[in-house]
Amino acid sequence: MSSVPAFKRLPRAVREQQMLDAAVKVFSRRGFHAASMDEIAEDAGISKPMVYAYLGTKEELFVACLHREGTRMMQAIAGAAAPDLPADERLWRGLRAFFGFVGAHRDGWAVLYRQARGEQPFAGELATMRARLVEVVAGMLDHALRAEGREIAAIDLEVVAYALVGATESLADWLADHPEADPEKTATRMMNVAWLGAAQLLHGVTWRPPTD
Amino acid sequence: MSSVPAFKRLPRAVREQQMLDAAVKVFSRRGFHAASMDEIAEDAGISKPMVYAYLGTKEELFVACLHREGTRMMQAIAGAAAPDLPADERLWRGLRAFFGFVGAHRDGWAVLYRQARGEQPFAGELATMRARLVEVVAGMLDHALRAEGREIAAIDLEVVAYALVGATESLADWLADHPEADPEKTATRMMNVAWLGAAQLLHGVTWRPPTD
DNA sequence: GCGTAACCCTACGCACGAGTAGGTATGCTC
DNA sequence: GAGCATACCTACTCGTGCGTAGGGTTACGC
Repeated sequence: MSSVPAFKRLPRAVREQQMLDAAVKVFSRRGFHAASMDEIAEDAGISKPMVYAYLGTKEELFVACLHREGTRMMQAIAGAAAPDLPADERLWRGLRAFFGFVGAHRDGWAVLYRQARGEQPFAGELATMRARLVEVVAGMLDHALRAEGREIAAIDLEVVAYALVGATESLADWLADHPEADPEKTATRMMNVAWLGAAQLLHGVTWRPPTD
Repeated sequence: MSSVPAFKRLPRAVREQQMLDAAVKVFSRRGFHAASMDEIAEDAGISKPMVYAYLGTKEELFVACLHREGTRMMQAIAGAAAPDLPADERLWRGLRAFFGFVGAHRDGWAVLYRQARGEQPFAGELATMRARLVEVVAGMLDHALRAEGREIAAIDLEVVAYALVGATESLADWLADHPEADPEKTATRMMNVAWLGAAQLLHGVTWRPPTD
């Protein structure tokens, strides 16, 4: 009379994803330290030792979250912005993909952006990912410049790229807190600021997405 | 034979500032949770119960740090950007004051920006301060628009302001990690991005600070 | 020169949460 | 259907760090 167990046994790969889902959710709500392994385990519908068996210590679990969400995001962006398009087109597609991702994975974004920044052991990890993004944007700008036969100091380029990435992240943060907001529209607004600048906007010049 | 005490007794106001200095330092290095009251007390050259007597619990202490650093920053900006100047001039002065502040108070900035964002109880507090900044920038843009007899949706204005603030914060973060960088120069770069936009920069248009 | 208030300490209680020990059940293979 | 690997659990240990009890010492008013 094997009373049907409340919940089934599941293969490791599935349980790991459930655990990561739960971890991302709890980490994003509570922050790394305030999140407890007990809560994560409970939220995943499993007991704590299983989490340790599969994903390791709390730090390792957090890093696993970071990697999964980071990789997902990078893939979303890279898949959208083909390298042989003109700069504005690439920027636009990258932005749209990025805001789309954040809109669909608000928790994941919160873990990456809000939590990992402050905590010592992970800040570096995150900074690396961010640096890759900055590099891409800087490369894009540089490419566009060379096409016009012009040039600019590498440091300036990097700083400009940094500012663009920062502005984008900031709007993404805004988006994460405004569930009713439209990612597409937010991307358009970002494009206006980044591409045209405040002065142009004040003079009535606006950028509109290409009708694709 | 009262052996001269190792360190003098000091009035409350002085000790409180020393404690806040230590707290900002430790919080910025370790993060809220990882920072221990013992370390803060030791760093302030005082014993733990004194910290509790003067500044209250750990949370209250953190809020006190937030308030002090936030107020200092707001004053630095407000003091620089007179409300009756043209928009670009105001923006420039505000940016310069802001980057100057961050350059001089890197720890304080780290507490505000990197730590307070993620931790639940403080995120709101910080968001309020940030909202005030966004409001100021949005108001500035709106003012400039009306002067030209034009208008724009309030939401769009706010989002643009948000992006500008975000880009600025992001560069400030970059500045905090690059001790050799010049705040003034960073402000100029930010001005270029925000005011002219990427497209203009790519076409060789640049903005230069007024020779005051 | 004595009371009293402010300053300051050592040493602890106690809760919370990371990580583990040790064992049970289930399904898959041959 | 015996053997074995894998999934899963309850129930602990133990360190860490917040917050405090209880008491000592210096300065200042009167």
